[in-house]
Amino acid sequence: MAAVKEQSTIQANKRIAQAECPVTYVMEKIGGYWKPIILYHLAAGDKRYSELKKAIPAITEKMLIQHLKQLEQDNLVIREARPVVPPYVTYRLTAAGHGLQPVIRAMAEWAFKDIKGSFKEKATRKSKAAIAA
Amino acid sequence: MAAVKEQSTIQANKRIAQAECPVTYVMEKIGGYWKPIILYHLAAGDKRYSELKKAIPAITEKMLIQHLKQLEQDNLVIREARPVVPPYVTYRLTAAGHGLQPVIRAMAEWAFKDIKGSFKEKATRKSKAAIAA
DNA sequence: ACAAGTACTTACCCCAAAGTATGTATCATG
DNA sequence: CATGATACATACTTTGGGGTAAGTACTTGT
Repeated sequence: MAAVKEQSTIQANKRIAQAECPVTYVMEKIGGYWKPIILYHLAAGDKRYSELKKAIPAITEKMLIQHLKQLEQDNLVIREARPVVPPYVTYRLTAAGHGLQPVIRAMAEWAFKDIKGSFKEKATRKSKAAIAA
Repeated sequence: MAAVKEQSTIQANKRIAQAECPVTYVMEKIGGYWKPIILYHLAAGDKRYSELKKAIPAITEKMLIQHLKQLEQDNLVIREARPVVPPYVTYRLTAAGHGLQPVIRAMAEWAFKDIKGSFKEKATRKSKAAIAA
């Protein structure tokens, strides 16, 4: 503790959290809003920049390219540009990117269970459940 | 596409992402810096507020309580307060909270592999496995 | 009477992520 | 020669998560 407050405590805390918490480490890499979505679409197969844009209409170009760059830096996707007349750029997952699939799947399973309410009133055996809405 | 810009596009995008992406759904619940860490500590057993504080020295009280409240609202932890002289409040995981452990574990495994560099140039060499949810 | 401990609450600030908008390079086509 | 398509880049603004600091309510110990 003490947290001397030199500057940018938030960044310092990030390092700490990342160092001691593998979950935070993962979050740093796929924690953006769009990252998992991009990953999801790329998991289904290689895609061009414009294909991703079409697949995720709500994302802005800035966000798309920004996250793609980050994913590339984090070694999760590979960018392949062909020096042709109209640019032709393809993105695909790396081994690390594919390695995230069990994580994604575990998340998805939990999410579906939680949405279905499979966890509600099960196993807690003695829950007053004071949900204040 | 048009994105009429009525108000707070970021929140609107969140809903969209959450609705179509289970991963984002999970992120919304355990995506804070401290959430996974708190969850991790609670996974090891029930803890009092002060015990959590001691277990995670770098966290501020505001963040701790704030995240605990959110986790409670999201039905991941249960708060039990005993109306005794010095307050005695215990936090423990719900069934849903415990249900996250496979997710956490999958993340941790990936993180360790990634940190070790197991994905670098190794390639899973035979990963078709395109899960389409 | 006052400090100390527990479990919070609240007001205020800062920064980085997310969003908006516009510009760039290249060539093909009308 | 202006428009459209592709794949970006970049300046600027907003928003909300996270951080700092201080206060509250209650009681026990000295």
